[in-house]
Amino acid sequence: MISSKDVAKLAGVSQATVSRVLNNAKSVKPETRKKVLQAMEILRYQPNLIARSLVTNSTKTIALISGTLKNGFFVETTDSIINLATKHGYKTMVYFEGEAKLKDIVDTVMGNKVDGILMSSILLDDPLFHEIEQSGIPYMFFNRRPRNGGNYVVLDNTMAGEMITKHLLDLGHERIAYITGDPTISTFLERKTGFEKAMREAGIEIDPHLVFITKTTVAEVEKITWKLMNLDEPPTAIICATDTMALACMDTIMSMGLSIPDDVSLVGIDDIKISSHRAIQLTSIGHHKFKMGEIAAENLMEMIQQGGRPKQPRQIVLQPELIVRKTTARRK
Amino acid sequence: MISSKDVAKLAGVSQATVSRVLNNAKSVKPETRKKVLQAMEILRYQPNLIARSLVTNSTKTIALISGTLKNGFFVETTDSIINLATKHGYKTMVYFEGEAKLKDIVDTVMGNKVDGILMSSILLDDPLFHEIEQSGIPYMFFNRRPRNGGNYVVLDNTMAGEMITKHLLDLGHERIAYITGDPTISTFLERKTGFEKAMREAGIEIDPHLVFITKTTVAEVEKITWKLMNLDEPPTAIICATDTMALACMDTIMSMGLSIPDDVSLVGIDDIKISSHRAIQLTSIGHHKFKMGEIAAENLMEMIQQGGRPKQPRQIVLQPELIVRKTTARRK
DNA sequence: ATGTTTTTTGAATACGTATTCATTTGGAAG
DNA sequence: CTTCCAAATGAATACGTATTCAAAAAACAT
Repeated sequence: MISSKDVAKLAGVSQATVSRVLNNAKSVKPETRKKVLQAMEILRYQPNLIARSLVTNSTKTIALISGTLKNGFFVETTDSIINLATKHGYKTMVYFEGEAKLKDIVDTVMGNKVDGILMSSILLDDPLFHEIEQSGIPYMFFNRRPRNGGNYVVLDNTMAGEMITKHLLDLGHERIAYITGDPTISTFLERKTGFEKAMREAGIEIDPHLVFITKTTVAEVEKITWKLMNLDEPPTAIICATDTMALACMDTIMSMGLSIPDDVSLVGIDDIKISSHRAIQLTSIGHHKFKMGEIAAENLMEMIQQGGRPKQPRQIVLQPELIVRKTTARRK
Repeated sequence: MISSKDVAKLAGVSQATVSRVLNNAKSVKPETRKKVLQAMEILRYQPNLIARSLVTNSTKTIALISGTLKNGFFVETTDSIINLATKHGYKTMVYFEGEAKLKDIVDTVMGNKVDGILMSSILLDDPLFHEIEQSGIPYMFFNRRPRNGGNYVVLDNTMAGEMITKHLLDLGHERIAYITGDPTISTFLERKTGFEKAMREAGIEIDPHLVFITKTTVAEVEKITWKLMNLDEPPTAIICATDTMALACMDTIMSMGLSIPDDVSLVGIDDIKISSHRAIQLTSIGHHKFKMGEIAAENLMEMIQQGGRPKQPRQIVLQPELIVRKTTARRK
């Protein structure tokens, strides 16, 4: 490998000078700068960023630890985040939860001295939160958040759950099914809380046989949907905690020969891209003005540029918005 | 930051010994190993992977330079690749084309001494190909390929274009529109070649007014679709070069109040996940047995483990498969 | 006890860069 | 032609680790 030393030798200067032209230091004679640049050209010199990082203690890298791309929501955030990081001149080290223990991922990421961390994969009461907090590395959680404190950007998920439920109640539904993921995740817990609140306020008892806590995979949602629609008294409406789950649910319902919303109303939360497709038209809850991924990334960039953590934690809560499409109808 | 020197001091040994326990060297007395481990524990020592990389000349990192996640195809490959890399203990540095010049990205990636490169973003005649080839870093292209040589995994795109066209011809269509992206990309060029071949063999003249070369954005596809369906004599079938484009096309057609396949047949290529959804049911071309992302990543891992480039280039061509769903029908 | 091998450890060095500090160069002022 | 100052450069060092080589310690045989 060609090093700055090689360049120095060829240009007849010291390695220090090569380093100087590399960093556009002012005090280098135009003449020698030219010599050095020529030598670089000739040797096709590429500075070793690893070595640079070691001495500057900055890697120009952020870590993204995200939920799976099987969930369309994370597709959109991943896309925004990486593009924004690239635009700012940062590299992005990406992990999706599932393949490795989260603790190991976080440790690796820290060992790599990233300049910042963007993370969705945090539980309500997660020991990792303290590890990250204590590390001193700038970070933002997005979509999910720890129970107390921390920097994050999330949807007002309780409100979201409440709004989507009220929409169904307004349409006259009472037998409403609810399919959700792991309640140790803030997103799922809060959305469900919103659902329960709306039902309680409407004075309607929740039928426990209509509430399912499950993995968010297509296979699981399929299974549950099938069970649900084969009940003696099936629900007249189904709420899925995410659009992605709702999509799987819709697929199953249609494959059973039933139609939406005639036989059953269906809603999700997140308002991912495909939900607005003319062939899907899923009623959902979104937050149309801002992209959550960009907000997370931009805030992280600010923190990094300001050289560390903010005095006050950044806690950004986006207001939900009901988007009524074609999968919900008045109860027959 | 805590370094191995600090650990050494606390444990009363030399830094070399700390390094030894870190790497599970055999020749270290159990007793001293324990001392060192305890010191690490107490100081919450995390090895600096940057420093390690500098000396070992291996970063345990691969770079993924991919097409945008707006294309569902790349969502699936990105997911597979990152998960597989993580499983193998590799970090993944991800870039999407668009935000920065590809040449700059490649240079950065090389400066970072990645152990391998996975890249979809390569043109048929791309100077970057030689740069990558000469760098000596193991790499695999996927989905697209350079014109001559290189390691890659692709679909047999010519065959794919041919098969999907024949399917429409078999259904009696003759006025077939074709919407495609940049033909300096092998994927688009080859699929179109396949289309032309099938038409020629069927003895049907291609109407140049029905062929559009365009950007692959939703907005562009929308515009073209709208033009197409407002023609005096609109096509009876449309081929989009990718499923993602077909999805945008479908959306537009439906929003014009037309129905698929009654008013017009529609097909794509790639067979992405959402295409099989009951509400979409897009006829497409896929390669069901293998996931392209995994193949690319697995081959790269092998190259890395074998310590470099293969003697023979790895050129893997997947056989396409027609998947008939509900967006194609016999011409009226 | 002595010599001999084997195991365990430490000192020194390398990796490629940025940076500090001292030295040299060149020019301006006298 | 000196003297002084600023500009330009080089030598040396640090970053945190792995590794080589030599030395010390331990184990073993005689």
